[in-house]
Amino acid sequence: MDLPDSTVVHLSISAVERDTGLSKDTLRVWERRYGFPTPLRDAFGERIYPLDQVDRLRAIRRLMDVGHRPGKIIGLDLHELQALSDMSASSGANRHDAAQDQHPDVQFLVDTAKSHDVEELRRQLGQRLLRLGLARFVTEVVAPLTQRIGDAWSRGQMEIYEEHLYTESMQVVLRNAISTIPQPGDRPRVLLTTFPSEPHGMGLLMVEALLALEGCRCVSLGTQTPVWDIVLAATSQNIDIVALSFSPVMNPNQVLDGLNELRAKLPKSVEIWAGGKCPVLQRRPPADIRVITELSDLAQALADWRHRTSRETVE
Amino acid sequence: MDLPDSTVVHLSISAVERDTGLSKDTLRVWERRYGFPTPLRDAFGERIYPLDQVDRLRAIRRLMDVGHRPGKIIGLDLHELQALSDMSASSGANRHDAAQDQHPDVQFLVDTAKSHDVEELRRQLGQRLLRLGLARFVTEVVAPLTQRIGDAWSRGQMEIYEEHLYTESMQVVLRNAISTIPQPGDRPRVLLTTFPSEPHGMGLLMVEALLALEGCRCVSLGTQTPVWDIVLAATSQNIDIVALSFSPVMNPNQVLDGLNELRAKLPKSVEIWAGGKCPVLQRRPPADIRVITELSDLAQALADWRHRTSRETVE
DNA sequence: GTCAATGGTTTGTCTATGACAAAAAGGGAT
DNA sequence: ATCCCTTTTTGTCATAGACAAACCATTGAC
Repeated sequence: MDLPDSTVVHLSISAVERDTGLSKDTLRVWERRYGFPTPLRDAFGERIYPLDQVDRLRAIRRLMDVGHRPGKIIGLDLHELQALSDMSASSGANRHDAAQDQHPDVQFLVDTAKSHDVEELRRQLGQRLLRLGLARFVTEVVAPLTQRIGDAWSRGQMEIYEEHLYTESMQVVLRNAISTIPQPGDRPRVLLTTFPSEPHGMGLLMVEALLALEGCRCVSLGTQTPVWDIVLAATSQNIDIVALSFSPVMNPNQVLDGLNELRAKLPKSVEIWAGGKCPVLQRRPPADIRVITELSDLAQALADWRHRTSRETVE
Repeated sequence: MDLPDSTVVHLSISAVERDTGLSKDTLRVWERRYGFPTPLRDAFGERIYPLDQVDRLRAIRRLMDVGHRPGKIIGLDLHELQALSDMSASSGANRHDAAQDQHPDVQFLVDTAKSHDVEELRRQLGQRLLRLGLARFVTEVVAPLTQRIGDAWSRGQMEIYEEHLYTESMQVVLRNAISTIPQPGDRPRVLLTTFPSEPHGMGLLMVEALLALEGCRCVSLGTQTPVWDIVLAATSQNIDIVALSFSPVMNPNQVLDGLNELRAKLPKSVEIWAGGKCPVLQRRPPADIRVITELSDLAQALADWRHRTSRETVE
């Protein structure tokens, strides 16, 4: 690589905030408390951060997303951080590995994604979609693959842009497939979205695909809808079920608070389904909310709903 | 409405930052200098902003985007701000109004979006797409409509969830249309994305549609890619042009800093095109970056690029 | 052994005020 | 009008102290 630099080997505090997601306040207070980072100062006394420190900050940020605390890891150098990344990935993720054994093909797709050949990736995905059908494609390819990609990213084995490329390709394939599903049934009407701090929309697409196949009427709001707007939307759209997706990076308290607030504000007749690989959902699932850990449970949840509803209608 | 509130008639400073786009520093310094806003304090001495002050702040922010200065307008009440807004709308932004006059149909579509009938909205959009063709659909319907929706939202005439419903519907229509474009040409290879603080992806889709129609090879990273990853992606994807989209809500300094940083890190051979209705781009366009204010300029920019490139190849 | 309550640390965000560069406006002179 | 210079305006950065909420570990009850 002969990327031209030497002009921009330092970043301002706002640039670091943008690139690491750590607020200016946090950056300053870490410096005060932990002695890291240690930015240089420019002619006006303002902080300028060398690139290697920014890399370290990014690695720390990634580990925090997986549950580590800054005080414990802020002293480690880049190499040690990497090692820690690998450890926490291999120890915690034994469940995923099982799923991967069933479909070693997933590794091949990860490699394809890392090859940067978007055309080829899209072709491979389309091929599997045709071979397996949409339902199996979602449960057996999209879900494990997305999980693996997320893992690889949190281990620092994958750049953000590679993950973006993958996400974009997969979205195209999925949305295309969804739009070919024939006119869906009438009920239940399902509202799909995520909370404001959850930017990942892939889970929503997977769920939308599976539910649409089962004859649900899906209304997606995309990602990051404020709780209050979820309530408004559910009311105006005459929704039966609000389905929310959570990724592991979401702050546990935001998850629980949001769910409780939503439950309080929604009419009792509207169900809330919470899905995704978010640890807190499994450890302390809130009452009156259906937690769906695995995509394979979705069909069952739907069958339950239909059974319950038909019975209520009869009575 | 008997919605339970009285708990949430005030917002914290970070909520106001999120909702108005004014940084915490700015909010505090305005209070100190101009005596507005005048937030109350909670039990812990922290600022809590009444909703009407937030509305006023939003209106002020809007006027600043059109060129007004805070010191001059910060004393006005909501009514006066509205009036000023209408004035500058009729005098300054004649361009948009002209576009709307050509297609009063846009108002009809806004109403359809507000009717919450997603099916109908999608049908109406699809119909116009077929009638006009993709290129005209994008420039004459999608662009003005999206602008109008954004306007309506920032004036408080539209709920967030209504905007989400619209965005989702339009995305489906656009992505579908894009995927029907026959295998595109080879060059230029265009990378599409936004900066981390810019979550709106509609502009990218519009540009992707138009460029793909012109035979460009588009590679979209979706929204919110860190600057450094844009550089990595551009290199690995052998990109000719990096196209970025900016909405009016983006912080002017983040726009300029990000663009300059990107320009410094990208090879000279890679062009940067910056588009979107972001005021700062028109007032202080950075050097070495092509600013594309109107979608209609896109074809010209592309023609220029092709001309320039073919000449360079000949030499 | 599991579960809930308690107390001590950690950590992010808020407060306050001062400083200063860059942008915009104002005021001649050409 | 256009250019240059001064003055005002305005956003962002700096410092340092405070504190609630989140987290961890230990205790006590069943």
